[in-house]
Amino acid sequence: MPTKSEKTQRRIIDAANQLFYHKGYHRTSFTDVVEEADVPRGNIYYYFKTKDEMLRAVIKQRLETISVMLKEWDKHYPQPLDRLERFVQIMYDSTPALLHSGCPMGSLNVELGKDQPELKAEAKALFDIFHLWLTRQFADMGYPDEARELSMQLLARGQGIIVVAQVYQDPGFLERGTKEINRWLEELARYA
Amino acid sequence: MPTKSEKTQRRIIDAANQLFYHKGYHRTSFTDVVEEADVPRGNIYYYFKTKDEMLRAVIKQRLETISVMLKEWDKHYPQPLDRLERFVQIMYDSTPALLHSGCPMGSLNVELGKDQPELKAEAKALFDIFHLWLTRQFADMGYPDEARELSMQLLARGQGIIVVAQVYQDPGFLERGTKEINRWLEELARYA
DNA sequence: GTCTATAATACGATAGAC
DNA sequence: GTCTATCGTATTATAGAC
Repeated sequence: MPTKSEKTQRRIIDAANQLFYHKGYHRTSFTDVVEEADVPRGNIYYYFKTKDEMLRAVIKQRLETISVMLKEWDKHYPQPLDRLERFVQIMYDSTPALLHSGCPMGSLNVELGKDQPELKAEAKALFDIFHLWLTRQFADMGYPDEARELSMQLLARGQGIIVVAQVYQDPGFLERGTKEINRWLEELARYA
Repeated sequence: MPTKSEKTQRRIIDAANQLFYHKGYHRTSFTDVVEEADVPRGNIYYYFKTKDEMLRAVIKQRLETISVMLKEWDKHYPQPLDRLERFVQIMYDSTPALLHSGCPMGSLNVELGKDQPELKAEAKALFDIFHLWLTRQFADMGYPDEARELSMQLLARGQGIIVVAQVYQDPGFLERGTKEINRWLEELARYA
């Protein structure tokens, strides 16, 4: 059973996670977080000494969530193609959030990539966990040598579609984009 | 001949333009701008009442620069395919900057798209000017009906490649990506 | 028009009572 | 472990001298 302290910490991380996604890391203040998490003002420093540390905790939590999700997919879908299409599916399922706030891992990396190498290196782990998993799927599909490149291409396609769909507030472009990706994946699977 | 005031204003816009690109809009302070532009502290308020106003001036200047560039391309390249490939070429030519700070228009839209609809609408104009021009090229190439969609696909491809290349600090991915786009464009031109 | 001094606020962070 | 009070700094922005 979680202690009160653990529950409070969890509430802070959840609040920060949402705010970092919907407002961006830099535009989110400690005040925003404590208000959202309903924690007394200076109390937050008991849990996180700095804002950077809070970001690390948020990224760690996201990584754990993603890790669990990928293991679920591995269990439910035996075929690489089905797994890859399941990955594409979350893009389509997340349409409203993506149109509002962009890709959680993409926008964070774009924000921190500008001039904060240390924090960017942390955020990169969000790409790494998908990249590693996608690479394995392409390898299992019959492309062991091209797997890493194909994984990066899939990530790039997703990122690009999300950015343009957000700029033009166009859910249709996101839908057509994901369908086009699926056609590409099916073709790859067929000629493997 | 430009007055001293006009030259100062230009210097402020240039400095803000660079800083917004390399640090991001929110992480750039007025102090950063006045130091970079070598303008006395509070003096900046004579030129720009608010930071938003400064951003609008930066975007306006970028739009004018892009407009001139596109007209140059129209003059130098009579064929739509050559024009489209020239567009792709600036991506490749900008490799070092893109790896450091991402796409100037993409990252700005991602940053402002989170929760600032008014400013995001301003930044969207940077996409619009390219989108309009690209659409015309695809139409002239022989795809009047699909032109808008093809333009968005080209923009999305570029954005995705830049994001992933920046995350992985991989100039090779950017190079291979632009070559792949050119193959796609040449195929489109061939079967038009 | 140009610049200095400074206000007013919000920020991340600390000290210390309970 | 929890919370209040507050610090020092950096922020956007203003007032007013030159």
